[in-house]
Amino acid sequence: MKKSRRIIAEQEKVDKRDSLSQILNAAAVAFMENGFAATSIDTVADVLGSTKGKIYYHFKSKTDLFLAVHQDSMTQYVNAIERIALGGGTPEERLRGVLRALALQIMTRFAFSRVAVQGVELHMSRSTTPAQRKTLRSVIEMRDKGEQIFVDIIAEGVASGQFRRCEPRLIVKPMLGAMNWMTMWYRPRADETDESREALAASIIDYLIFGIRAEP
Amino acid sequence: MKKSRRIIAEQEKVDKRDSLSQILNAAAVAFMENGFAATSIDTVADVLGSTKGKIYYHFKSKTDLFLAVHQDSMTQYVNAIERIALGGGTPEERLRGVLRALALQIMTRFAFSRVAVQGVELHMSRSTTPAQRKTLRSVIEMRDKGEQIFVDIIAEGVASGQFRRCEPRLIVKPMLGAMNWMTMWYRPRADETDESREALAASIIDYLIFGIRAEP
DNA sequence: GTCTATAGCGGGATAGAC
DNA sequence: GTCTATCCCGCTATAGAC
Repeated sequence: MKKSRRIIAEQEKVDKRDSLSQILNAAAVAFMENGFAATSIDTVADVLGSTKGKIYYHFKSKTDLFLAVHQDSMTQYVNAIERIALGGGTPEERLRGVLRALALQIMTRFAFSRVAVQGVELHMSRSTTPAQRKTLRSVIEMRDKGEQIFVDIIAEGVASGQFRRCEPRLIVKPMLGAMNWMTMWYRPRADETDESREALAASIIDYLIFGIRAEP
Repeated sequence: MKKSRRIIAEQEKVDKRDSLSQILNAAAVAFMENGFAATSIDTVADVLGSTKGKIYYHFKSKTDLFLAVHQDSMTQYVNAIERIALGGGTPEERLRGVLRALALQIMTRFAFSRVAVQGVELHMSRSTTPAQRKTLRSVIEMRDKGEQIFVDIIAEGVASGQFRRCEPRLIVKPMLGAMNWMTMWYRPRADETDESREALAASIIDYLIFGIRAEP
């Protein structure tokens, strides 16, 4: 296996006895590299260290496998930021908290995060079964729920005067975009530490809170 | 042709006598919708209103076609921001100018912009000819050149004290990410005007300059 | 449960007509 | 220059062995 692929695959501490988790993880790594359409089930099997027979025993189709990865990614993400949003603190403290959770999610679950970003792009309108469409709808609902968490915190901060007057929905797009764009340029490295990840997250979050202008 | 596709295709005022531009435009629209791997040459031909014979007469392969669209997109973008960066004004004025040019580029050349974003993702390491690799290198160089323009303006503003003390390279990633992420949620609409586009660009740029915190 | 073998087809690319 | 017809490879998905 390629070195970069190994680093990313090893981010997930997968229970070696759980076939399903192993497959999801291998699929995330494979889809991450070349996208849904350009990734063959044989490639996923290669990453997994088996043949595609194993995959088709657990998943009905390539689309189902992709959606399962996508759903797993979104579930963990929304759970993480929801917990923080419901915790205490000022709007700014909570906004920093959810942004930090998103940044760390992207860095420490990189393959899954990239699949989630791809999934937003894919319509998959054609050739989807009703069951697949149902899964896709639930994933989109989770994404919207996650975005709403950010909107609510910002609206609260505007109401309290801590944030400047603005339309929260218009702020959320560039704010989350700046974070999600990490999936384009960031790549996990073997020599990373919790501290280096926190530092990177903090520098981005500071920018997203303060902007670039010097205090007058 | 689908309505949304028609709106986007008509953004480009293509010279009806120029086969090459017509093909590039049709390819951009097709690739925009489903990505490189999932788009067949027959689909591009459909958008073009011809058969794939015409396309293969002008382009050696699907990869060459994609790279031509990508190159066209990046060339226009870099030319646009370079002109503005070399003009006069304070660092903040010029930063606003290049951000505005990027935002308008994404909105008014939407299909090409989405291809450019995809292209960054595609490694295309396998099955590329030396000529293709050369094109890909030149496109990547253009992208880096564009990013450097932003870095330089920010560094200048930091030096002059107009911008807060920061590492320009770390600011540029989220700043451009916020803009490029528009390709994920923005969609051209038939009822748009120059004014509505300027307003949207301005709201994003204000956020990227000021951040979200109220003045203390 | 996982493997091997293969059916079936979509789509890239080409040859040759016009 | 553009179209039609076709070759052929690669990949999804399945059948059947173990």
